[in-house]
Amino acid sequence: MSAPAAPRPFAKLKLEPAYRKVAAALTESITSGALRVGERLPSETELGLRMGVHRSTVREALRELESAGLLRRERGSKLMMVSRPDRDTVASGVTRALTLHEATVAEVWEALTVIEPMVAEFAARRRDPKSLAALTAIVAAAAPQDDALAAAQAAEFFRALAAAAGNRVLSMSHEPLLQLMASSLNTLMAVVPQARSRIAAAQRRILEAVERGDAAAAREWCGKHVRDYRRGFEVAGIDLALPISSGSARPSGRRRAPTAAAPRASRRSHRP
Amino acid sequence: MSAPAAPRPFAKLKLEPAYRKVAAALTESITSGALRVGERLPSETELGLRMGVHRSTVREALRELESAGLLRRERGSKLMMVSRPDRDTVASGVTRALTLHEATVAEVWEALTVIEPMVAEFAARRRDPKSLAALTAIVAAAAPQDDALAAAQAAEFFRALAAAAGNRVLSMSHEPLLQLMASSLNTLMAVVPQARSRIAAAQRRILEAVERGDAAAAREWCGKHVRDYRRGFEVAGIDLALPISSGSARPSGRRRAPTAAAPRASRRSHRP
DNA sequence: GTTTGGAGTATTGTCCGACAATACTACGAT
DNA sequence: ATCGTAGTATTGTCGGACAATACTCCAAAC
Repeated sequence: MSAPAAPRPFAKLKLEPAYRKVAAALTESITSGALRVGERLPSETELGLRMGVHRSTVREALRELESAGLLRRERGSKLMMVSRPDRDTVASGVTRALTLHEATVAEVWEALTVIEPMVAEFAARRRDPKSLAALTAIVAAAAPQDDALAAAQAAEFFRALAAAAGNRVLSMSHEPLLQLMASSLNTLMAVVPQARSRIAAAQRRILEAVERGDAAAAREWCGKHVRDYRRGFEVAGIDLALPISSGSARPSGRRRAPTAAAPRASRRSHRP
Repeated sequence: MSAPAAPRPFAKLKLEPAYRKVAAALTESITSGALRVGERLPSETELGLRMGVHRSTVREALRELESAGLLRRERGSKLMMVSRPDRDTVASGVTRALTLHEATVAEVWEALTVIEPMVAEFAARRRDPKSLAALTAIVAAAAPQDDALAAAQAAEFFRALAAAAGNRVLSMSHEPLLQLMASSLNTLMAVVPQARSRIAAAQRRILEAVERGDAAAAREWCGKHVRDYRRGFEVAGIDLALPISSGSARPSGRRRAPTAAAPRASRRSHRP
């Protein structure tokens, strides 16, 4: 279309391919607010027409934005619509990156010790009825039989805590940690049965502190709680220096460990 | 290719398009380690041949992985190569998400108060010659004239601190915060000239504490430092409840503010 | 022997066009 | 006003084409 024509004397060197330019332009339109969230994108053909490229090229750009979570399609619709990347999309990207960088269990755990206690403190300070109710519900949902579900519940607790703390940045930041911790937690609970009740107890204590608005207590209990994880890992024989296996971080809970007690840390397994 | 043929009695309902399946398969191959980082991908045509889809379809999938940072092309090469998403790629995704969710200055600042002091503490505890040297170099590079550069230097300091702390999870987690803080910091320094020297002084104190391995002091000074930012924002008239403008978060330092003293907070500007 | 220079091939970027499946729309029948 | 249906628009996928450029490898030059 339009200009495949004359390669003029000193043709401008094309530094980046068209699909990237299209993607950049669309991204810019979204982040700058020219395209508002919820708005529907024109059809691929029309986009191509307007931007002077072929539909296939537009398509490649769309895939890029789609995977970044900037575009989405509402259930059973054809046209794309502008969206903001949701927490899970973003977090799973971070999770993948950390996994590929072979972040260790120790590093993740340490980050949790940094963040979670403060999250609890803020939650205690800013609690409101609604998020308190959510928290209570989660704590009440006593750890189920399935290890994977129990691990998911533990993550859910922290998630709700962050929601109660009312800081979306913290919420977003600690989400990958929760995803990463899930699998380790999974094997932990398989090996250390008493972990379940300890976790439940800790959750109850934290919840109480948050309920009565005792920030210091919430922070302390949460700190203990997270530190207790470490002991759990040691008891379970999970080597803290080993990279985290991001195995089934997704809370969809599809597959589970074949034999309940078979830990599958990535390289060397645990020591006796 | 192959089977466009008979729509058999109970045709399987196709829940997701082929390009997504291809992307998923490739992603899985990478995260599972079947494709190792650094390895080169076969050509698009070959991929299409092997997976039974057309090249265009492969292409769309590739764009997806590429934007996730799982594939990259080394300078001036044609074949794609498997890579792990680097810090900036991942972080800028998070940054965009937080911006679109209109995270407030207060939220970002608060997250910094949570993370940075502990980062300083770990840095003091685990300092090693190399990262100490890096830190020293950054602190020595006294805040330059340009506000944007000064803001970048401040971020760089925290980055180096996290490197010294030797925790890549924390490093990754706080990166978006640094990117987000940069623009606010930019306007802060334009309005509050003395901020520059305060920041420099704080950096020196923190560095000292880290150098002599005084974890508690490092944490305290860093805490003060971050808290001092808040006062700076207030003095500069930056409304903490306003969403952060992720303006030019990129440290590439291309464009700068047209008039040095013109803050461009997204909606209402600052109050007198 | 090592470097230089091509000739030839492989691969990407971009385009064109096609077609089935399906969401959307408008209109007419009930 | 509701419903069904025919027609249109749009996406997903394919086939193929072609220019630009990276890669390969061999032969010529130093």
